[in-house]
Amino acid sequence: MTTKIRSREALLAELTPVFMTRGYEGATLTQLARATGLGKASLYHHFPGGKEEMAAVLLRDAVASLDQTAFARLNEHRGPAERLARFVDGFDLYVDGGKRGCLVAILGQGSIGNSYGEQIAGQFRDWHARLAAVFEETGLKPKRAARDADALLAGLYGYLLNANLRNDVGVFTRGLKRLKKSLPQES
Amino acid sequence: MTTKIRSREALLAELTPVFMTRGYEGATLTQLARATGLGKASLYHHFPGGKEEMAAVLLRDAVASLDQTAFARLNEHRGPAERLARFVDGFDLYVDGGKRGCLVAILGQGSIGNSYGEQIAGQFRDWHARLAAVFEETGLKPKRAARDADALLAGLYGYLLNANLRNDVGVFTRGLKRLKKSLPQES
DNA sequence: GTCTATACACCGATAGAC
DNA sequence: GTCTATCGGTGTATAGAC
Repeated sequence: MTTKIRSREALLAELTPVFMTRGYEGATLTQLARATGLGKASLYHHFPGGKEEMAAVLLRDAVASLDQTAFARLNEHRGPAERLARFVDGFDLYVDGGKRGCLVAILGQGSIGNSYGEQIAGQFRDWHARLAAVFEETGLKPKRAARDADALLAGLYGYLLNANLRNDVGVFTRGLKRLKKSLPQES
Repeated sequence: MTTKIRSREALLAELTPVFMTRGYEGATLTQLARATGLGKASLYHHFPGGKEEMAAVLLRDAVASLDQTAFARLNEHRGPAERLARFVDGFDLYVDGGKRGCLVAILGQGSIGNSYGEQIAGQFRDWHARLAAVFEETGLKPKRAARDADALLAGLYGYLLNANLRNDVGVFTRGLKRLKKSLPQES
């Protein structure tokens, strides 16, 4: 029988931390293969496009996952303030309390980001627009809502980056708490 | 005569954009050599340690430059609020209005960041402490000052990252304006 | 100080047996 | 679907002439 031993999901889950920690250029096929327990040639069975395909698939998955885990909460049937707070919690969840990075941002910078740069930029612009829309729902004018959305996104990624650079997840944890306090409160 | 044609400074200035745009792993000796107009072998005359030494030197220089251009302004003979505002302007200067990245942050993430990770973390912790001290001078309690310093650093790097990801320097420009407005104002 | 030429390891990728 | 073996190319680094 030709049953596949490993599910594609498991494979992708094993590849993720390699790209996450070494970046696109830093990840080698040898490391990727070792992480999955497969030989290099076997990886090409699952990803005929090689390293670039793996990164591309992972990038799509990461976008979908971040969208699902965080941004989807902006559309829930709740008040806008509560949706914003839950969005922040979702982001916290996605990066595991600041212990993980954001693969979208990481791959968005390597040379893979040059190929998919416009798509990534478009995705972030879309996310920004959706955030801004919810801010507007809380009663803010469009311009102010857009700036608040900018500030929130910058805060999220800025705290995450600083936590990594300072090697202190507390920076992220405390930062998120502060961000949530700065959000429009439920009435 | 054995005069050196190129000054070390000029050399470093030419190497910088390569590491800036491709990261540590992405920068190759061929690109590095081409950027300087030298042969690969000649680069080894100036940097016997090869690529790793180049990155290490550049990292030190970038730290010194950022310190000089931005953080040094925290020690000027002015009121604390004015020093904070001038610090933000200095950061803006350092990253050229959001058009350049921060080499310290970029190299701090590649595999070079693993070797120098503790030094980089220490440097950022020091910068944070110096920022927090100035916030205290404006009358804030230590804890609040530390959190405000966190927020400022996160904002700076977060806006910079988002500007890159969204491919829109306006995000950075407008973000800085907002950050400055959020600072303690001169009395 | 800079060059050409080259060493040699490892990269991403493929062939083909099982 | 996985493997071993190997390809061609490129990466970092060095030797040695000028």
